[in-house]
Amino acid sequence: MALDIYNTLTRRKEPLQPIEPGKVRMYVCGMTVYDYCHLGHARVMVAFDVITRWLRQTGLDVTYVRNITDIDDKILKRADENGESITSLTERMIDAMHEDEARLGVLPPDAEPRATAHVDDILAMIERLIDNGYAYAADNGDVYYRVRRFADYGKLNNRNLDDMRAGARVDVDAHKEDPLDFVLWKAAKPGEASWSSPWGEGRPGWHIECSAMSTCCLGDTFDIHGGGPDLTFPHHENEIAQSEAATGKPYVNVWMHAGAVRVNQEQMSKSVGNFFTIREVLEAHDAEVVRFLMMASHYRSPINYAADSLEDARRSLERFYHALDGVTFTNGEHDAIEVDGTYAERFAAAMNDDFNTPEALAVLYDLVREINRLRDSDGVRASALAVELKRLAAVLGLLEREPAAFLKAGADSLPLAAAEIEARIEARAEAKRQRDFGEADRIRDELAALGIVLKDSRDGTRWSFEAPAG
RNA sequence: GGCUGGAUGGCAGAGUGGUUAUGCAGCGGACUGCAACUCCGUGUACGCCGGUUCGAUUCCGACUCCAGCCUCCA
Repeated sequence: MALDIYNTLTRRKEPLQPIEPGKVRMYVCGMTVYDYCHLGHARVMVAFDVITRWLRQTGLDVTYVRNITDIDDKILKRADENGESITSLTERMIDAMHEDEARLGVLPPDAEPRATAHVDDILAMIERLIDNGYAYAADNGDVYYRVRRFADYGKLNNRNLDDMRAGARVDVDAHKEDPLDFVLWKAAKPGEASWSSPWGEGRPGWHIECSAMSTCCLGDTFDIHGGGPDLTFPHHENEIAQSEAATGKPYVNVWMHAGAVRVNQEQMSKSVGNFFTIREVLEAHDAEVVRFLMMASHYRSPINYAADSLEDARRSLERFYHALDGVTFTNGEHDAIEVDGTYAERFAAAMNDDFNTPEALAVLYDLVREINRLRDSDGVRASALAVELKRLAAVLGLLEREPAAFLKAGADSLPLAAAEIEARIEARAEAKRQRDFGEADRIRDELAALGIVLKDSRDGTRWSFEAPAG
């Protein structure tokens, strides 16, 4: 079954054709570590996590590289404001990022190259560009890329240089030959962090590090390059210009871009200042719910961040876990039960169609209904279906906890211990046996006021915790 | 102004040249002491105007509106 991926470069879906059969080399632009990650970063991390998981699921050997930008103007500025060293700031933010992604169930990439560890590679690439005539050192110590020299410039974004010039919002810099030329190497001001280079003390420009690190880790040409929606221009366009001019080979076969996260229909971004950090969202919401929310839309579609959508996602997950909670997993007897293969087939077809997670989730909902339908009449078969549900959901990084861990999450903050809750439930059962329904309802209401929701079933009463709305 | 996307039922969100997406909410029913959970049934929605077609929400063109990029941003 072919795996189709939407390629930003060609603006259509194409079957994935790995350069080396059976292997996929993928690079994703990661974080500039001067602040905590926000939901936009989360979207990219989760999207490419699912992409990686699915590629591996289909048997491909994936090498996933996601860089860390740990030297940059914003980092210098923030470190200065904080009165801390650059490495103190970047190490703190890198640790925080790793914490955030772990909580979201994002598996670590295979390599996380840092710009500061690849300055030699960056310098080598700049020298090559100068030798090839694609770059020049200016008299202020900066080195610039000569955009007009690269005939394909604009191919990723379908732009031509003259239109862009007409757009006119480009800074005029007397040191540049052309206003659209961009910096490869930035001369350091006195006292700034810097590295020595043939053009004097300085630091890498933003775009060159990704060209250097991706080439270094994955080769001159690799399969997939991904990133956030706002990186197509200029960042990725410039990467293509740098790498292809330096190596003389095609840089990347497939370009993938995640959709934006919006707030009130406006893109969430650091420059607008309307962003939510992952950690602040996770203070109020379960991490798996946030992950589910991202899965409920296609990775290229914009998603609107709102309290309501998180609440919807929470309810959906609750339904999933509730289905799993109702079945017993008895020592493997369900293994003998054959599960209708169409679930897995439909799931695979959805994922092979440009990682269509909403469609894949629809298959999981079908499994849930079937489990609930059979739970009382054919527990063994329901168990087998539940195993299938867990297996498929695991590819999305979902439903990997014990149902109770999700359904009762947060209950430990209650003034009531679990044993006391069970005692109240038993008291209610006794009242019901006495047909004292007033007392039974009183107990139920009392627990409900705390957020404890009772669910009666043939074989007893289960409960789950829902933090009172607010 | 240039370049990308998008406009689907009350909401969220897939998809398709003619046949049920899915979830939530609503309505009817089953279950229940009553509920919750769950199950069954129920909604012909595809921005607007033309065109192609036996037939278009799905293809083509114009239009309107929305978002993004063109400046650091995932």
